[in-house]
Amino acid sequence: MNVSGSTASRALADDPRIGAATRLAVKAAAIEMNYVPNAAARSLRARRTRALGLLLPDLRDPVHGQVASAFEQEARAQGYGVMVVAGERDPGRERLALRIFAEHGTDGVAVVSGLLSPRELRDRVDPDRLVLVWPDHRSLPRRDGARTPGVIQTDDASGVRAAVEHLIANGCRRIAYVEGGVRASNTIRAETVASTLRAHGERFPMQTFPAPVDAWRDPGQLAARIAADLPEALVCYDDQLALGLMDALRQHGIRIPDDMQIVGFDGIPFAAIANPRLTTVAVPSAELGRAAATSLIRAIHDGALPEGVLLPVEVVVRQSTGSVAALADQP
Amino acid sequence: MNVSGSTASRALADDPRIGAATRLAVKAAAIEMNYVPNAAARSLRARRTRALGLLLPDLRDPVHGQVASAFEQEARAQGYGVMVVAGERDPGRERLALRIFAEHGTDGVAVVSGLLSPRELRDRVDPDRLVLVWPDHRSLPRRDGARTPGVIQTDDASGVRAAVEHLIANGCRRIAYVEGGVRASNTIRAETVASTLRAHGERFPMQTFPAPVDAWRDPGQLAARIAADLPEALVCYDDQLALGLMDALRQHGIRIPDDMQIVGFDGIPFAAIANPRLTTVAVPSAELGRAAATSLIRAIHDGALPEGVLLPVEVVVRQSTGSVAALADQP
DNA sequence: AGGGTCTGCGCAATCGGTTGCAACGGGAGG
DNA sequence: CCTCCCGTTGCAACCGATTGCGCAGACCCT
Repeated sequence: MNVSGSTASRALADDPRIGAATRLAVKAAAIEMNYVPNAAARSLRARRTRALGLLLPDLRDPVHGQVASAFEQEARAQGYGVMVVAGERDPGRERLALRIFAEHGTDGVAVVSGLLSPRELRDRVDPDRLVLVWPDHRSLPRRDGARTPGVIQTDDASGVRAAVEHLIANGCRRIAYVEGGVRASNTIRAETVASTLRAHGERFPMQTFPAPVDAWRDPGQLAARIAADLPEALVCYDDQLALGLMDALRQHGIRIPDDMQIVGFDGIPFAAIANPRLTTVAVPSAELGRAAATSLIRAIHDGALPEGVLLPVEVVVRQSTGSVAALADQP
Repeated sequence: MNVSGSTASRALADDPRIGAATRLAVKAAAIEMNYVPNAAARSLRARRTRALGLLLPDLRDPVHGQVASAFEQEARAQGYGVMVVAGERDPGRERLALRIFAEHGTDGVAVVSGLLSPRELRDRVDPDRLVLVWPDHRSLPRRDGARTPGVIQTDDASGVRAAVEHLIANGCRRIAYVEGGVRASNTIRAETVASTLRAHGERFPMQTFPAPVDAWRDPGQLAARIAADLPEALVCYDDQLALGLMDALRQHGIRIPDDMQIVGFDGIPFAAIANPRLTTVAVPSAELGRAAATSLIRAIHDGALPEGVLLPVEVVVRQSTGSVAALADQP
């Protein structure tokens, strides 16, 4: 069976101009000889690669792992491959990542928790094929739940507000916010803690603990400062920090929640099995990744960015903000 | 400045045949016009893409996240992009992943904890451009530390043996192994627990708890069986399972390590800050990813697989296998 | 001044799949 | 019997970067 390249190409693409007999013969031969089309040639002609670029800070981080996992799964389901680059919270590496994507000709790019300004991003990649996932709020034009096209966000403010109000209802007065460090800051969370406390009157002083750069790996120093000050409750930048602090504060003889209540952020799986179990503002991280892939692929097909997405968050109350006695036997 | 395409190409590649003036002019123009070479065209001509395929079970798993992170970092440092696909512990998806890699023309493929047999793998991808990372031992031809070319392993047996001997030294007699489930089994770990106990005589009976498929998400059922039997020590398939069991066993009033000692496997970061802190057989997961990328790239350049790699593991003793009183104030 | 050498650059082919257009063969209608 | 038409298939151009080969011009030597 000898057919020309064009006939083979059309037969494999189910072109109706090709006769059924020829089509079947070509397909059989393709399977027989283990034929795999050359993506480079196809991309060159079609001017698209069916590959997406995913830029995120760190693959080791449970939350970003979730996001990446869901993004890859959704992209794969829609026929796209995913090229992943970790930016490592370094603007230089993020620029390099965008260059890698450009050179590999990805059809679109998703940037998760990026450090580059939207201005710079839009200079380096086609803005109509770029979605921003979980950007720091200060980099966005509008605020307060406004949906910018091509931006996937979570409603952090509502979650933090609810968490703080939960602590107030628990009887806490001196509530402190623990920052995540320079490269992993989120101004909206700190601001929301402050504004919520203000809204409840001057009986609730706000305090902030700035985290040293390596607070995750070694929360000891931070815990010492907190133990010395001894606030009644801690709202932490994220769960990893909260869990690390719980462990470090235990060294100082501080019992949680009896001596101090703690709230985390993200809702990572380990928060649910920590001892005590960690109350947290749970973010739908898988949804975040899925929505990013969906939006990006739609943008590629339509040539324009779809509506922004604002995902709800949920306060999950656990032992770290409740009486241990009351909650001990609760699953 | 008008030059032909060939001159531009050579100028950008620093070809000595191009005059300095022309070279500089071309480079300036390239920057000026924001030129990015088309990867598809380049790949088509060069017959390589400078992209690697990474197939792993799950991006959400902390260990595989570590591996992926290190793999991506090393690959990026050597000028390669990484296309990631999660196989989700499903042979069908693993086959799909290999097809995706083939269609995108990756220069090489790394398979982490894959389910497909080496036979099938070598049928689907060029065996000289394939490295196996952390394969189940039963799928490998030789055993006991033998290094198969293109295979990156860890010395699990030594680590498990040391962990069991540590438990024996702690005075434990009834030591049980908790499996990881069908899709995440590792025969060598169970076998090593058994053989180590046998080596210490009949005073040490071996027991095995098979894990239900969703032991990670809901270890309650498993914990109930363990609580009923009450062995003196548990060697768990991995840290996630161990941490989940610690939490579930607490519900049964079992104190760790006083009533039962626990050892995990992997050395994930949360093992170090759990309460009690988890003793574990720590695996150099970042090394695993780095070695995989290095081996794969060397294979691509040399056209043949480099020596296999056998990485050492380390038993990290923490509170879950020691007296809490003795260790409470130790950082 | 003519032949030879060397430097610097362009022409054209190449990679493999896709696609507009033309061609080819056979059957039906005139 | 000839022509027209339709259903199929092939030809050739194209996508963009790379590269072997050849050519033009400058320069040197005799």
